[in-house]
Amino acid sequence: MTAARPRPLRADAARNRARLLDIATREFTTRGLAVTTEEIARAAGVGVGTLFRHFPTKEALLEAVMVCRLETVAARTTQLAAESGPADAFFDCFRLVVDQSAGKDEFTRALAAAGMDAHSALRESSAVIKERLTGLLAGAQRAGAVRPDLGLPELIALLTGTTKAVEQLGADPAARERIFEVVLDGLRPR
Amino acid sequence: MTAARPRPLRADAARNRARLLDIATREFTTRGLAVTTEEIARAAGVGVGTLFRHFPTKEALLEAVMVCRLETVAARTTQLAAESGPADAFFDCFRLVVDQSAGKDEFTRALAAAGMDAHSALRESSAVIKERLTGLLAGAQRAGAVRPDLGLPELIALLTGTTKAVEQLGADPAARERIFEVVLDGLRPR
Amino acid sequence: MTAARPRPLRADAARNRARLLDIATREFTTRGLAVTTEEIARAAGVGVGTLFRHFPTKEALLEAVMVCRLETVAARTTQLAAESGPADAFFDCFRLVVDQSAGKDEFTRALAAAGMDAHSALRESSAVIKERLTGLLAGAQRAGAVRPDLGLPELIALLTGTTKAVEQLGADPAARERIFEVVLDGLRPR
Amino acid sequence: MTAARPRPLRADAARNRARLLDIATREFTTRGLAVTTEEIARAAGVGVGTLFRHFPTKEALLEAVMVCRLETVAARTTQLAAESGPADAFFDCFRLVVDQSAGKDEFTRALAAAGMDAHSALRESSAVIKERLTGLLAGAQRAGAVRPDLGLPELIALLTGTTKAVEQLGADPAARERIFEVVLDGLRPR
DNA sequence: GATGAATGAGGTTTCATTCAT
DNA sequence: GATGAATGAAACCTCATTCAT
Repeated sequence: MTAARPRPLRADAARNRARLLDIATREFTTRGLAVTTEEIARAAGVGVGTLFRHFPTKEALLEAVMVCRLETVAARTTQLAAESGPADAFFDCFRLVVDQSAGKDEFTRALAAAGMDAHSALRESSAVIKERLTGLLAGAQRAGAVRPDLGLPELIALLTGTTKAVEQLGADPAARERIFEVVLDGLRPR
Repeated sequence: MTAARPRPLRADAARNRARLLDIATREFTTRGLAVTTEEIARAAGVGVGTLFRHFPTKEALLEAVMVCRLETVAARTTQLAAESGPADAFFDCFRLVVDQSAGKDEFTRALAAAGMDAHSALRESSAVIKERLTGLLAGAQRAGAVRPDLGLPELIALLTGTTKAVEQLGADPAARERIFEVVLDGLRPR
Repeated sequence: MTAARPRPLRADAARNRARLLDIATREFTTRGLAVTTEEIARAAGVGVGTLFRHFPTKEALLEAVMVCRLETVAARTTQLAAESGPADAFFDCFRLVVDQSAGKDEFTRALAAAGMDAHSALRESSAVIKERLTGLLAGAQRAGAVRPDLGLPELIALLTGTTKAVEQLGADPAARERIFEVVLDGLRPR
Repeated sequence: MTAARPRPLRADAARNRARLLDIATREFTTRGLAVTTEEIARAAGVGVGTLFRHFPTKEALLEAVMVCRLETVAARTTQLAAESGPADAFFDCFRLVVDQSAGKDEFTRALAAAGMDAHSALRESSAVIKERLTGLLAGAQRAGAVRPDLGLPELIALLTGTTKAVEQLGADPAARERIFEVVLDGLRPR
């Protein structure tokens, strides 16, 4: 009658799960949602059956990938906030979120189509990030590094938009850098 | 002097084609590339066969949708370029493209496709837009209104990204204006 | 209440019908049953609608093609029987039938699959041919030009088999001639 | 020294593969190439997916059927060639091939394909048969038992044609024997 | 637990046939 | 009568998911 608690996995099972998550992240982001479960399993060096034992659904795998990425971002965000001054922390965090968000757009739509606005696990992780972003934004604004009239919604929209811009630009690092310069410059007070 | 017209096309056939293009635009836009041809046909009130008579492939339909959009933007862009001074023309055009694209997620893909290599039919339409944008960008840069190191690919990426940002923000006009301020500000030389 | 009697067609309609039959014969024999009705119509220079006005069904068209060919064979057979001596008439007829039978195999199966052993119109034409063959065979045997133990069924089987052999040989006329030599030689009394 | 074995294949999978090949042979043979993959799968008692797992394409299935047949004939041909003198070996082999093929219309297509250019997998099997037949034919011609002007293509065509003739004749053994007499007689030098 | 063969609903595309123009 | 656009059943093939080994 206790709440479902994930059993501690056997060592090899845990290794498989981690590996699947890793490979799935790579495949989803580089090749889109069209990758088949079979391909992901093969790339991870396991059978499809194993994939489905760990993630009951392709959608569940996708969700796990997103949660994992959000958690990483959340952790690094927290870390960044602690390590640098308010301005640097904010701008570094902006870049970090953009870099970690490739493909998120498509993923979100897929999850939405599957029926929920956002799964509970996703909610939790993104709530942490939002909280962190709120703090960083306020700090940077107090430090005079960011225009004071900008709210969290606009910040998130700008993060999403910048991600989109960077995504479609492809692999030219100089051009990519110029995108960041434009947006980060625009964020500063006039 | 008239454009090459592949065939005269009967009145009802033309109506069906237009309707299919309309519906396909809406469906692709709101539900992504996963919509089935059957659904598009049903929504347009025709049989699948009719869809495939007009567009021999699902991909061809998508392409037609994108071309159609690009042509609209191309026309309005040309108009704007003729009406104002270089700086105003550039900034007005930036807003125009974003406004025309807002609420139409899939259109950003079209813009994205215009930035990458694309199908031959797309080439033509996107070439017109690129030409126009190139001219506007160069004019604005000559006038000292835009940072000189910005290239066309970055401009397109920023248009796409800003569209995305505005789109996700919803209906708050003040917040929306702040997004524009950030990006347009960032575009100015430091 | 009179039996259905094909009305005399208007001049252009008759021309269309004849042309369709011609083209269909060529297309079916050179490209198999997979040719589409659309292609046949286009090759004949008419719309599909016209094809279906003349032949209510693809199968009906196929049947008409076969009847037409059988009638030609029947006519030429009759002619041959009247013009030459018994031996020549028989051997010439053998070649004639083989030459006119390309693709018949596949056609017959298609008609069979469509539900009848052989349509009445086909029955009639092939009955005429059989009758003619019976006469020619008997004549040639009386003249000592063909082994006397051969019956009509074997003759027909040999015609079918030789057709098959010639068909698969392709376009080498010398090899084709050798096939005929083998079979016709084998038909002579030892 | 064992032949290249692509994969060991589980017991039940092998059974399914064999069963599919069997059923497909029967269906193609009796009903032509028009049978649907769905029907073949149903007749074999498996889902379509299974069919396509074993044979990635309908065409691949047909090819496998033909290869299978050709291999059987190749084996028996080799055996016969080793057992008798040149003339007997040749004529026995002719009868053997025809007997093995009788009642199996689609097999004649395989032989036909062997005479024409075919897919790579077919090449191998048909190469063995061709080699064997070439040897038998040359031997019989050297021994003066077969007309010297006959080439391999004509021989194959005659095998195909004789198969067809015998097949269409039905079950009268005397008539069948007469077909053989005609063809084999015709093969002897004049 | 792991594997990969089996499943079958569902997707794209073709084509014989109908019917408005 | 002629035309060709429209129709939709049906074909081939894919892939998320299940289950025997």
